[in-house]
Amino acid sequence: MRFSYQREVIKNIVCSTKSHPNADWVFNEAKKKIKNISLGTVYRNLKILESNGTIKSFHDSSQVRYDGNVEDHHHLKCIECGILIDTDIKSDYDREKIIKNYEFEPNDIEFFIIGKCKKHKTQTTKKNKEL
Amino acid sequence: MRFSYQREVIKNIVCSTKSHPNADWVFNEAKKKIKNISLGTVYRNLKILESNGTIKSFHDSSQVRYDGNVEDHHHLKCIECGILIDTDIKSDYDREKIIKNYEFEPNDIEFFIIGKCKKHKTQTTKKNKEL
DNA sequence: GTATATGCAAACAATTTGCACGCCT
DNA sequence: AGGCGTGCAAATTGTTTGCATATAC
Repeated sequence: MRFSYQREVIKNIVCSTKSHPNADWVFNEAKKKIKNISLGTVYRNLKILESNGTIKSFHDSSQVRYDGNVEDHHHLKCIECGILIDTDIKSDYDREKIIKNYEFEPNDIEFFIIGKCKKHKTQTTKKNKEL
Repeated sequence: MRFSYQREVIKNIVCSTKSHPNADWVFNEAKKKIKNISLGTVYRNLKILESNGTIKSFHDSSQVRYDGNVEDHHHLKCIECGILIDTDIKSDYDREKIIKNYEFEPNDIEFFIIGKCKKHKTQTTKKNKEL
């Protein structure tokens, strides 16, 4: 694989944010460093970096989102604002049961906890308690 | 909500398959019953049925897939063929920790076990053992 | 020098939407 | 009768790709 400054910039952008950006956001950030970078280049390099194992991706609300954190971790997703929050929560499942009952070879898991974030959760303030 | 034959047909299609179909598949099935049904109608009704709670949806490889099984259940996803298999596997996570550490109000979870299905998993036949 | 990576724009795929008409209630 | 639901087609959005040029090695 040949060196490319564009790819280097894209990698640094994805790996230095926890915002789980989509290609367009990465493109806009990249333009700040490389004025004439093209969206196609961003898409191409995100794919390369993913197949590299440098970054990860997942589908969310009709877009692909990228994650520079390739450590095993899961996400909280707010149904109100869509924010994705990294967690160190571990999830347990019965691996042996899957192998045995479904003849399936598990490699990885994708785990999202859907709900409401700090800002959007139902408040349990005095005000509500009074209701 | 007014009755609509189209919606009825669409609901029955989604609720009587375990294939986790996308809109286009549903559209093609629906055409067998209603020759001139339109794709827009299918999309509109899938959304309505989802907001109803009649069906569920999730994003998978740049498409929305629908699931007539609204019971709490999780999926195995084969990286080779993309098949999605329903399971009754329960996953455990520390709900209290999420509420406390992240001030998050969890409602639902989305859980996919990624790996290789029966057909595509690494074989452990005599042949391989001999290698 | 050669082949890979890029910029650009056109092509694609999935989904949404505006509008006039039809059908439930 | 009134308004929600439909069919149709055009519009949008996210992503991919072909091609000529630029650049890493």
